[in-house]
Amino acid sequence: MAAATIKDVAREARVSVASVSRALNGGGGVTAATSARIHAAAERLQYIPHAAARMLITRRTHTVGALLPDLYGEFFSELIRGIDLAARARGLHLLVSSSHGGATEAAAAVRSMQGRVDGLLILSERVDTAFLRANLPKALPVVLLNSAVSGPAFHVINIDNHGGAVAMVRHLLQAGHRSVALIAGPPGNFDASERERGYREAMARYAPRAALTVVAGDFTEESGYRAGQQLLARTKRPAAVFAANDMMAVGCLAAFKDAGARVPEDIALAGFDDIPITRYVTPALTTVRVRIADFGRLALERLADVVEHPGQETPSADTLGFEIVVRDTCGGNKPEQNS
Amino acid sequence: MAAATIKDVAREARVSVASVSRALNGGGGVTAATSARIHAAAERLQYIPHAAARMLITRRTHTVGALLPDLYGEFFSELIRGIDLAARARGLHLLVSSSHGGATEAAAAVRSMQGRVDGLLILSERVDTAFLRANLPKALPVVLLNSAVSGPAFHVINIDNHGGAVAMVRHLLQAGHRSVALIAGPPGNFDASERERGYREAMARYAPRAALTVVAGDFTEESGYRAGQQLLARTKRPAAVFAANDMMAVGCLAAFKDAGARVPEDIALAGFDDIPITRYVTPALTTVRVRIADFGRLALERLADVVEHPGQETPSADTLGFEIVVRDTCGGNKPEQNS
DNA sequence: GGCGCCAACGTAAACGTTTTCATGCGGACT
DNA sequence: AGTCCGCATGAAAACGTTTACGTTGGCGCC
Repeated sequence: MAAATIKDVAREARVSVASVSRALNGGGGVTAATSARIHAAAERLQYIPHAAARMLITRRTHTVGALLPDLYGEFFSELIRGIDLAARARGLHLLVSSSHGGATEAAAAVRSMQGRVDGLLILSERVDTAFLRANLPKALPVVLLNSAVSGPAFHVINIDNHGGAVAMVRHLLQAGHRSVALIAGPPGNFDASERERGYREAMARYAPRAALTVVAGDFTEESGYRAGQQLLARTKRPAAVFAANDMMAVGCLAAFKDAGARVPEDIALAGFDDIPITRYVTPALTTVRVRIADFGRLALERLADVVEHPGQETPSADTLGFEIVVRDTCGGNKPEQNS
Repeated sequence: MAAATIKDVAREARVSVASVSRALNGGGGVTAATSARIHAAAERLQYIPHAAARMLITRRTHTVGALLPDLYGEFFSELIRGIDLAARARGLHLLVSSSHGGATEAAAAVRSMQGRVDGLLILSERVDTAFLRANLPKALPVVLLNSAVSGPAFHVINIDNHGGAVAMVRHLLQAGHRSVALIAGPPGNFDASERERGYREAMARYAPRAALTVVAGDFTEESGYRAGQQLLARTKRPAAVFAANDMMAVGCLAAFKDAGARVPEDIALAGFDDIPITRYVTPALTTVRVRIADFGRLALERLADVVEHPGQETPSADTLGFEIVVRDTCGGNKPEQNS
């Protein structure tokens, strides 16, 4: 016995399919009596409208797609959680697709989502304006997450990498540390370069005479460890270290411990992201928190708005707030807030 | 200019729509020459088949759904990653839906996925056989993850909670600890009860004369902290503590530290899950690892098989392997392996 | 040279909806 | 009492694809 169709319901309720559709969807144009009869029949037959047929005629899928570079780690877990929560609240389905290394792969993913989604959330290093223009049907609403493409062409929502970095460096300086070194992220990475820009700007503004120290890193724990060793080996040790993300800060902390340097007495340390681990290392890591779930939620809501009112909204660039969360690795005790 | 349809391609290539369909999908029944002409035309028009229309006629969505209770934490991050990887490898899309507290909510989720997916991955405390029979169209392939429903009615894949617990308790005993206490998980939770069953069985088998000590917990860090305090307050302290999950072990470790008890010298400790944090607490936590990404991958592959060959496979119950990962909280040094 | 067969291709039905348009009917207003 | 309007309802088209079936043409074989 195959699933019941709208025709079955119509027959059962002794009306036409049109009336069934009206009674179940629109609401208008049907007597209360017939509507009740139709609902009863639908209930009896366990009728569930065929999604594909509806999509075909309606041109709406009630689904949004999320294109992500990878799903590794707490960041994406939280991001998806936020997106999913918001989608659920709006009655939207969520189609996820990850692991888009190259541009070709991403292009294939976009193509394969064609017609299955009403809009797209894209978080990827690789996509730029040219790519989007080439691969996106221009009718498809898109919101870019944490993307370097700024122009007025697309909706963008970014984490406040720059602001967070400025605030953290300022916090370290105000805590009394004369010099602050940076462990940078991978070259070419948007988050990394924005955080480095924030570091440089804050140093120039709040400690114009201090030397700039930047050692390389790639966001991994190992690179943080190596960076920590390098920093200790220098003749002029910095008073504080700002790692461009928490994983590197954790690695750096291990290097300091192994070398017998006390944190924060001998050298202060701070990270970026506020991943859960930061609370459990000893001493607990000072870092800048971004509410990732909110990030996802915001992105989905913006996308949903664009889907509802196509072309009305002028592309906007939002930036998500952050907080400096002071724990035990930074020495000072001046909490700071920003949102 | 709307998206190109198959008719546009047919006109462009001066053939019928049927030939276009054959050339692009099946392969058979078309001359090489015409096929080339069709492909060229499709390329020129940037033709992408309308997914919904295809679903409607084909009755295949090339999409699987994943019903999850929540998306919080590293566990689900990894699970989704594994599922997504396998889905991508099979050319399937992934529709996720989380936050299903109650049964009604889960039922609604199942209904709303109706017709959008070829099969369903379900991980939920609340669903039992009765629920599934009531809410699932019996044609829809389903694979249950970590579920208590055993019967021969559904495909099930479980983590080896029982085996892992047995192995860990045995490991603690073999490391020389006379007594092992358990910090239990929330009552009614499947994982929790299986792990407790493993604890009791291992104690009965390997330390039949030792007293059983079970204190309550609910998988949260706080409950682990409280349990740790309770255990220290006892007149007869256990030599080792097995927490039913890592978060509780971490909380318990904090309680021991705060009370001045040395780990593992004064009291040994072990967890379950191998979440990333376990590597970063001091001392690093001994635990039992389950490869969650593999878990997801396996589940999806089984589901894909069922989708391909409907009704052929007899419902199977698989169990995923585990490893004891020995770190610094358990005192002994006898690694053990099992898969 | 006629017959039949096979491959290539076209025609049209079908999938399950939504929606536009037509139809009929009752009641209110002139 | 006749006309008109509005409202509930039904018939049918449309969405874009796949596929069963029919048609054509060419070629081999007798």
